Amino acid sequence: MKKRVRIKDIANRAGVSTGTVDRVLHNRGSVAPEVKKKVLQVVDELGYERNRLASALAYNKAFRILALLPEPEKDSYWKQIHNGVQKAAKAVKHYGLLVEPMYFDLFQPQDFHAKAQQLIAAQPDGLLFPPMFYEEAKWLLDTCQQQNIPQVIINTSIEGNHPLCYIGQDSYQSGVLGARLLDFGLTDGQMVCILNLEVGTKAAHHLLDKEKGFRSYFANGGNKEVDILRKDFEAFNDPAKLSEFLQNLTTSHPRLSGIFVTNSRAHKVINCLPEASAGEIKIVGFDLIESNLRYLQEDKINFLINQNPVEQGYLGIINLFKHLVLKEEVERTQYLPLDIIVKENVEYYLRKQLTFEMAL
Amino acid sequence: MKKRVRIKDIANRAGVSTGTVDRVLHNRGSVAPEVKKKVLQVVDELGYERNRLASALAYNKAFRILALLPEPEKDSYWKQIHNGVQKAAKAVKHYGLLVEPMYFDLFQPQDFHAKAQQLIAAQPDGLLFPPMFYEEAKWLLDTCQQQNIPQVIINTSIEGNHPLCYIGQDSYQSGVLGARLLDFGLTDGQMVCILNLEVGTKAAHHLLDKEKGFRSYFANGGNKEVDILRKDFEAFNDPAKLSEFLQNLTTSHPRLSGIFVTNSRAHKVINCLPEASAGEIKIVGFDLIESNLRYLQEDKINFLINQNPVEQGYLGIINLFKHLVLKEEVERTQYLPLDIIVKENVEYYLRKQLTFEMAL
DNA sequence: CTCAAAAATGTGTGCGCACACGCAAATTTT
DNA sequence: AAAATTTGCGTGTGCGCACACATTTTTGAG
Repeated sequence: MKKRVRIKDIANRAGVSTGTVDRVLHNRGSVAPEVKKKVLQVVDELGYERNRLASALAYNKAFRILALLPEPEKDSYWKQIHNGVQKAAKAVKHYGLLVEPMYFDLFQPQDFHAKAQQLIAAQPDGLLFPPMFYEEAKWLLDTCQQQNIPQVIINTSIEGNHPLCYIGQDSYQSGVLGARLLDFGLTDGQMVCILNLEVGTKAAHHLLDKEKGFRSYFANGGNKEVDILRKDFEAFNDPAKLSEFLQNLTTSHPRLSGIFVTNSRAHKVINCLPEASAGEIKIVGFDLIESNLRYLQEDKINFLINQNPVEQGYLGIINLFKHLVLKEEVERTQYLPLDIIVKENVEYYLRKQLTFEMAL
Repeated sequence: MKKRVRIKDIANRAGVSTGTVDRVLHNRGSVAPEVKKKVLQVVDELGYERNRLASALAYNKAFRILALLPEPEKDSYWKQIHNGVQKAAKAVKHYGLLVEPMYFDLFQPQDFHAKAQQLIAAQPDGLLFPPMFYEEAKWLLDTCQQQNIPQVIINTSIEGNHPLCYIGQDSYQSGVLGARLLDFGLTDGQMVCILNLEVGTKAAHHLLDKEKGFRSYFANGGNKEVDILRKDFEAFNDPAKLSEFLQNLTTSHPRLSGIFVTNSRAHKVINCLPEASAGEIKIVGFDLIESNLRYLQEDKINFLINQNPVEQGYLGIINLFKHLVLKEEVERTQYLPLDIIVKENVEYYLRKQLTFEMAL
């Protein structure tokens, strides 16, 4: 049972005072070079590790973190990210991190900008947000950089800036994965469809990345000779139109036996799929939202790919915590695991979304 | 921005001293009933939450946890659990948890018993171990219970005892999952084989549970009409014999198109599978060991099911931490997530595992 | 060589809590 | 009724560290 090494022990051994050791450890200067060297040597010798408890306690400064997120009530995906943020906030509360969420309208760049200005005015010690709108996000990032406010960006990456870290989904790879899963259930000569149920697909970078990934799987030696079709459909909220669309799709492509729904709207496809095709066409979709889960249980959706959004929010805050409080280096880019969900293992992942571990 | 409530604040508001508040909070007695009531009321009123940092710091007592594990160098599975234990140990070190591993010989019950006795003699504050041998484990559990030492058991459950919690794998459900995965890649009328590559399969409870789960999937309306075959083979370390066995299997069952290898030895099957069958027979196996990973990359293994052993060790320690330091309630039974691994998402899971060793 | 400014180092306080100790009032014992 | 307990409560100290401030030593200009 080795007792732990304290600053005091180092001071004794190095023949200096604790104040000097402290200055060395924090690189605060005002220490003679040879003394510094000596202290560092002793630190190394005794294998000193700062007691984070005492450190955080003594530091006694509350960092204020602002999290700028889309309104959670209006979107279940962002609701989950919000949950993760709250969860992390609770876990780090006692370590002097105060997390305050702010909300913007998911569809209003100018609202994002307005909130961003408020946020800067509030002078937080750290910032978490998804750079949804390019111009507005850029402005926010630049301003933060000028003012030396560490930023963690989530969900969407943005070029040419250097936030503290990025935590997000790997869209390309999730496309590859989707292809792999469908492929396993197909036989030679069949056809699959990449289906984008989105308004303005052209602008949605992540959907395009998923398509790229999906195609690359088959291009680089998928197991089967399979034709790939891509369809965009915007009126997905109108069941009649969607049904008509799917009817057309299946009749004009009788060999169609797999659909890769590139976002969380797989349940809408199931709703409107012609009777004849049900069961014949394999479905791979995204996200553990309730309507998808129901169809997963009913064996109508075959696979759901999940990149735990709760974890995304959670990790975002934890990274700020590590940076600000623990003063640790953090990884610049962190992709979330690509979880493959079927009926038989969904329960574990749902539980994970609720009870998250505090792991420091 | 509410500042946090301290014991001092409660003392002020209740018109008593901090010492009294402390006695109330810790139920240490020596407090007049009406005073206690008043204090509790104020605690509630102000929404006091103990500052865990300061609490742990002031508590200043190191709990000693002993973890009795199979020797990690001799088995990559236990090595990973060991890693998880070490990782958790590091995380909770500063909170006054000292974790010391002890090792026993995986195949020697008497060694387990000897170590168990040493361990009891050492009077630890908490205990983590897999109850590998029934009699010996029972003795250890009973003794701990007498001495009020909290125990966390991992990997294997044991009847009729009440440890603090059990953390382990859900064998039955992993069998169901294996069936689901194979099923997706099959067509009607094909045949699948449950393959136990183990010495003394009859005694291996977890293998039998996997079989039960596997069969139950097809019994309860799997998608296809599929025949199920079960084979046990013990000489899996002799490539010639295994090849012969597989050759026989495939020729006598030409419709065989899927093998569910119930443990981590899927790679051995791949090694010895007849040329003609390669690619025709889908393989689902277990565990992210190196030799399996190679074949996963080469598309020879289709799916690996993983129940992260690192997490098992990690959670074991974390639960003791929660119980001893945070004084929180912990869940009695905790199953690990069933992760589905393919080439396209393996990387994320490997990163979680920190290190992996050469396979058996 | 002198003296003030700058650099280097030491000392002291407090973060929030747990717990030992000590003192007074209430209660029991003789 | 005095002595011996017991009960209820307040005070003080220390956990390991960060940081402000006090003190000593060094430096450099005149």
